[in-house]
Amino acid sequence: MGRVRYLEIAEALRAAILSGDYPVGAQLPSESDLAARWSASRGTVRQAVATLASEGLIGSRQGARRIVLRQERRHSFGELNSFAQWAEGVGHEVHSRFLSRTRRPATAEEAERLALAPGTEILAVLRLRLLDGEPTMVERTAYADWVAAAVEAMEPDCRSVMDGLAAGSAIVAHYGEHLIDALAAGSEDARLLGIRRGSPLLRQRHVSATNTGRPIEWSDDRYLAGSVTFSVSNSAVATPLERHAGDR
Amino acid sequence: MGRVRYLEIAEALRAAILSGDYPVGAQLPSESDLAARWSASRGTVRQAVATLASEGLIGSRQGARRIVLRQERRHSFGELNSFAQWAEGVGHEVHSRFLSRTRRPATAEEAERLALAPGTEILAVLRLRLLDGEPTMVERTAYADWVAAAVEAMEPDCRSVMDGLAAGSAIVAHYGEHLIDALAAGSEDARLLGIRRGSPLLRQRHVSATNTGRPIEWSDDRYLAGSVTFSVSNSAVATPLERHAGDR
DNA sequence: CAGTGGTCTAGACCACCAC
DNA sequence: TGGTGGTCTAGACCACTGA
Repeated sequence: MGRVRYLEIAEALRAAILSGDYPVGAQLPSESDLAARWSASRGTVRQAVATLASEGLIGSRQGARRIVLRQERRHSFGELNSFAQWAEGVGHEVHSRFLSRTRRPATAEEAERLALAPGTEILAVLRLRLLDGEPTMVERTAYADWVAAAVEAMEPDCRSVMDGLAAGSAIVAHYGEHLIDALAAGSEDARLLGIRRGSPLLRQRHVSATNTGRPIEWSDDRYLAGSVTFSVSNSAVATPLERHAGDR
Repeated sequence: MGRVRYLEIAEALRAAILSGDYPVGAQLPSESDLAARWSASRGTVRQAVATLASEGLIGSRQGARRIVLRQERRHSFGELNSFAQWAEGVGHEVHSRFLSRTRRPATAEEAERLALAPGTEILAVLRLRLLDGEPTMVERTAYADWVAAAVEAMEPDCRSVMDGLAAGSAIVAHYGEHLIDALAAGSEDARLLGIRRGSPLLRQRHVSATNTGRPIEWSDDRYLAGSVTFSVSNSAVATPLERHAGDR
């Protein structure tokens, strides 16, 4: 059993919401109610409902009961950071093809994103990702020098590099930063994905870091338009997503 | 002064991080340190640092001091939900052109998103948005029946509908849900934005709701590729963004 | 006006980290 | 081993909601 009380309570409430016991718009029990029912303190209950609020499942306003906002599962950290973890989580089959793996000095941006000295040698990887057999995403990743050897040692068609790093080297991603925009397919993108040059692509650039904040990889992932959608909930008290101006 | 202690503390820490007093990678003072310095309880300090953690500014691990992850301002709720608020926040001039405003029965999806009975009459608005004078975004919004009259009463080139609703009718958005993907410009998109049909667009569909969870509007915003980027940070303990599979 | 969530306190014990 | 963050308790007062 989960030895952490507030996670137990959060999980039970989450399950009740997802199963429809509390439909969208319904009120949750009051804090004191929940505290009594779980024989926990009010603080612990508040930690539980705060967890659900951060997932966008419930909303709250002073003076009124909490209400259910959505009735959908929220993805985990790994499912946003790893293509393979996400695909399997939503029940798709994923394949990978390493097209090239070369060591070269980092570009200025790569050095910046990976917190490396300019010109440090990184491992540049080009991969084509297939979802249920169809080409879906082109991934260009720069791995920091200190993980390069571990990545090079992996199978040429391994399912998930991040999973491999975690299993083989105990290198685990804890933090991620993601930049999402759209762009036209270049000639290489077009050839690999089997589309015309200039076709719309959804791009997700992201850096993953360890629990000490040390960057592991900086990646540029380009999805076929229509193949994926990103989703985010926000509220007046906490906003996780932002919007940046591009170059004009 | 902000009468809420933990927000005061959070604001001071945030300012210190943004100003570079605590550069990326630096350690923050310990909780007991901060508690003593602010003569607050540890709980209050934890609430403050939790706020910064939810903004992606700092990270924490049991046993070690908190560390600074980023050194960037995080946008507010309004700046993600309102084009005008965002544009002004980043120092751009924004103009709007109402191209059409018509009442018509809601489509199935609109009724679903706005939590209305199928066929309820909504207000459909087509707007072209300009950033610093250049066409940047095409916005197609469906306003719920109960706000339609207030929206119709607005100036034909008003800066921000949501600001107008807040000022005129005390209708304020508290919750938002956003779906982000890419698609090819249709003929209307292309004509309005001055680009070729099939050019890549970044699409942000979103629904805004009041603090009682009542949906106000459901909007389909299409940005010129390269004009905006969305950004999100996540961590192993809290993930605000998710990725969905599209139709295949 | 009673009920509810938002804030705050002053303790406590534990798991984990770095030295 | 001492310091740190993670969890939990049992109170308290206040601001707001809703009948």
